Amino acid sequence: MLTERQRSVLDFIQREQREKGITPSTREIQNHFRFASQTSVMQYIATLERKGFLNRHARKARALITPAMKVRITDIPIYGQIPAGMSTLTEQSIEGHVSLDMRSANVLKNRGTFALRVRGDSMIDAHILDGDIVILEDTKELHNGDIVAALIDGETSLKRYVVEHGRPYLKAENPRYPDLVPARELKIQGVVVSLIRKQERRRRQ
Amino acid sequence: MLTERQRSVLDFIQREQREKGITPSTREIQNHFRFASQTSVMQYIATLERKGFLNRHARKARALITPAMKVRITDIPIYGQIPAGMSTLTEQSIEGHVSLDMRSANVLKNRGTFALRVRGDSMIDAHILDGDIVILEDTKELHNGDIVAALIDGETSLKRYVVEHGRPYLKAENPRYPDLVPARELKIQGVVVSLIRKQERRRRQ
DNA sequence: AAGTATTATGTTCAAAGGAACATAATCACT
DNA sequence: AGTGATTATGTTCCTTTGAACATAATACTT
Repeated sequence: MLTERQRSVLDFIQREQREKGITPSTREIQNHFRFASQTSVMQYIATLERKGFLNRHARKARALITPAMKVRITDIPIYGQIPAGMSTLTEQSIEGHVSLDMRSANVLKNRGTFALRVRGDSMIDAHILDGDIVILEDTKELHNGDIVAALIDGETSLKRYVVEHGRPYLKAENPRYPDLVPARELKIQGVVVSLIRKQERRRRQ
Repeated sequence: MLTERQRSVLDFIQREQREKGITPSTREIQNHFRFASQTSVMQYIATLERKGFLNRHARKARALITPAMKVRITDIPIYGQIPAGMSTLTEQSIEGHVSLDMRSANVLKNRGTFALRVRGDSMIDAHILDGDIVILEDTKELHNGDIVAALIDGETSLKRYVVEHGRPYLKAENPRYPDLVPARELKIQGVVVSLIRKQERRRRQ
């Protein structure tokens, strides 16, 4: 699809975007490849655009857009512990951020998405482990079987939301943990939509 | 830290970066806020830079860098099936991409990182499920207990790499699957460093 | 009332940067 | 030998864009 030279120009553009944060100008590309003429760059850009590897805003400076930038990345805050209330998602309690594309994060909207670091093994039978990052959405729609973050005794806890005989309760996915049956005044903070795990690797053994 | 007006300027810059793919020029910012003078924008930018909310390349066009862009996002290709050989990671077999920040992805380098969609439940006891995306690194260092993608009978398969009595073998994390004992000529394609799961949610019940 | 940060205007300048045109060498393929 | 795509040069033009300077109205604090 692309010639070797065309590929290297595209690579350079993307590398600069990643490393410097800005798109190179045509003259910067020219200098990097030691072209005697800037027109060479214009031709490469035109070709890359024609072949669909590049988009651009005509007549604007540094306005090349590569597919890598097109994916909508969302920035999800990770909370150590969500303070009671949930309306007060203060910046203070943010432990970090995950940035990933919306499709992989399984989120649709930008608002009301947050993440928690899982503590303990109460959801181990749902294959959610201690240390996992779960991404949650603050949604109204709650379905039977959803895994939710709920506020119980002032602490945020991950449980499965189950409706049986018309009555909802919160179920831990570990036989060693009790269910929370009369789930009155449920403070559901969010529904788990996806999960990120850093795989442990033992060094030397 | 920031005044309301300063915040809204920063928000506008970041929103444009996300939605259009390019940083707005000072005059574009000016028009958006209906400033009669472009100098107002220059003052906001200077303030935002002084307060550390913005970086910029002086005297370059559209060269504002916001913290949101600073996180190193890596673009990881997802392969449906890795073709035998591994040296031929052709674009054809790419099923999609995951984009996430390198820290969350648990990767250090940019090269030799790829992802696979997990098929089957042979790793269920390691809490890796059918449909999960596993991110792998093509590394030389292989430790006892690592979960690896290996080429077995022309198919890529996820197994745990175990060394017992000095002999390595590949172990499935599901009693219903056999271990692959005499692991001679092991074609290890990569080591699992992280995992992304889209949580299933049943609609209506 | 004085001092200072913030927000705003009006104007001018020079550099940065995209675009176009004519021309030509090289290579692959027929 | 002829055709076309790719790669390359040299030059010119003009818009875009960042930067600077002088000035001033608010707003907040002391």
